Amino acid sequence: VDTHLLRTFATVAKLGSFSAAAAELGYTQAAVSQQIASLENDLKVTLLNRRPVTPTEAGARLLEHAGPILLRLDAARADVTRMTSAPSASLTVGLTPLAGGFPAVALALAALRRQMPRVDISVWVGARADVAIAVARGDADIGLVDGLSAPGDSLPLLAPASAAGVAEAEVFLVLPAGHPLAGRTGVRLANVVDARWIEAADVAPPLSDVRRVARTDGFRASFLYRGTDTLSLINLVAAGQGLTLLPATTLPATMNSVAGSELSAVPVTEPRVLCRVELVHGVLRAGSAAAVLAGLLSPRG
Amino acid sequence: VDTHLLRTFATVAKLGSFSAAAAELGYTQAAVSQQIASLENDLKVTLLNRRPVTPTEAGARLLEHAGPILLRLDAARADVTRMTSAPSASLTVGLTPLAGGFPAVALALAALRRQMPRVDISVWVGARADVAIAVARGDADIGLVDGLSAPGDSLPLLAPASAAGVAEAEVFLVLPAGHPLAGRTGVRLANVVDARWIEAADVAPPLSDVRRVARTDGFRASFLYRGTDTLSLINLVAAGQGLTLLPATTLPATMNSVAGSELSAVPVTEPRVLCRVELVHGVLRAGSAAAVLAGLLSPRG
DNA sequence: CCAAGTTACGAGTCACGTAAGGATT
DNA sequence: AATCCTTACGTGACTCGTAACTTGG
Repeated sequence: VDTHLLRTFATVAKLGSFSAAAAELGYTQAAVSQQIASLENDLKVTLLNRRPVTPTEAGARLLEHAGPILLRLDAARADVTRMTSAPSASLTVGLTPLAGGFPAVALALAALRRQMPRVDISVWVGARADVAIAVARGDADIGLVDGLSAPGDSLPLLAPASAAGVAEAEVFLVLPAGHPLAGRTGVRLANVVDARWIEAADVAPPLSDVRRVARTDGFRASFLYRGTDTLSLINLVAAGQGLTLLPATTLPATMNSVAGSELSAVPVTEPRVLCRVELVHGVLRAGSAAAVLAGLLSPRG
Repeated sequence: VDTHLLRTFATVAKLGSFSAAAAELGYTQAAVSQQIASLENDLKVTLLNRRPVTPTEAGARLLEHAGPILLRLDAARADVTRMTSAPSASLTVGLTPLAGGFPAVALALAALRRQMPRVDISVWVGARADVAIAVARGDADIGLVDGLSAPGDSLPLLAPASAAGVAEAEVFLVLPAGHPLAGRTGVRLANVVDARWIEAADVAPPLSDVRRVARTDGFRASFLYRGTDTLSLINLVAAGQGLTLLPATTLPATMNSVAGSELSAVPVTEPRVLCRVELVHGVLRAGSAAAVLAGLLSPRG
């Protein structure tokens, strides 16, 4: 199993077309055809149905491995390269939408600016997995990812990269002002298992995480929101499309941005759940901007 | 980065010799030299110090990726192959030492023997990671791995394979009969953080797991035991070399095997900790012996 | 009949083995 | 001097592109 055969296979499967994959990879489509044939010949299985191009059962299975393998391959190259390349000059930080709202994060970035004024800092906001992948591949030097967890627990690893806890915040249930629970001083997750939930996996904690933390099968989505804009999400809540969970750190900014007082937030008291921010990074070269930022973010920094 | 370059690199690093790696892989040593040169040239880094052959800093970093990548590559091949190859005929089960002591496991194996008498069952006992790797690579059809966890928590994944909880048992602190805590009706982990501990990572739960569950930095090893024999371990405890943790399921067998009543076991009451057994498997073909065994082991089976 | 994948074939490249050349102990 | 890695070079295999062929909608 050769890597570039895997890469072409993954591309063909993604695009559903030999010719399109050939165009994307800079081959002729004959070459792609030969590569797939060679792979199928090696494994003695048909991986793709042709016309239309669709993964077979075996092909689907292989695809589940192909992504992680290719990612890790890129990560390996990035990791090794980072050890020799220039120490700094610029810094790219990957952020999840909620992570940016944590004071610790904002303060660390400000402190870094003060401490290394000549470094070009650029920040890029994306979904959890995308940030983790970007860091692993070396597209970002450092990432700050938020996620739901029990107190003290670390987040499940999303990509081949190291991670360390950086900050934690209480979690609030966000609901329209008119909701029966609005104004309460606390809410137990068990009481809202069957509410209408908005699945906004790229912004708020994904409902699967909520289920994991609450140990139930509830929290089913009745509304799907794709995108990484927090404000749009809370507008949906205000409009009564459903509920969501947000950390205390993002509430002030969002609550004031909604016309009137149409929103209410109630702390989740049971089980004890926190929104945790973790620093994810590859190799940190001593003295590099990434290392300095990591130092500023570390528990004692 | 081509896979067989990685494989060669990993082999050279493992053996500390170009010629030895060449012998193992069936190349001439000139070829190995060229491959390493090509890899170093591609990454623009020196990966190995020669004479003696030792990974450089960058090489060590690459090595951390090489293992998982090659494993996953094998896993992909095994996974795809398993979908087409013959459904059964024989079954290889990987077991960790403690997992075999669980009644649920023994009963399921017996039931399988009854249900599919013509299948050749072979069992292989090894350390946690080795079992997980064997399953991932297809060397074993199914694995049963034990590990420490909080109630309901699943074990951290050791290899690219699926896992499902199968059984749980109370955890006991095992100590010599003369120990001050002997005969107590329960013990809190916090009270034995600084005891002399035996690190027997291939048999008993590794101390790192204990630290994770207890959330402390204690539980440092004062004695290292390598090997997968439970009896030797408890003999060490009886001889006063240190303490260890074992699930209730393995206690009867071990306690009776020690001359006199030189051993004592006290249940761990706080925090609540369980020894959990998980089934790890790749693809399960319907009707295969592996699938039947998995069914027998499943919570409702 | 057209779009899209496969097969045939030739050319260039690349990787391996043989063999000679250093370097280090 | 012996061991072990590196370099040089020739050959064989492999992979890609061009182009003709086939198949399905």
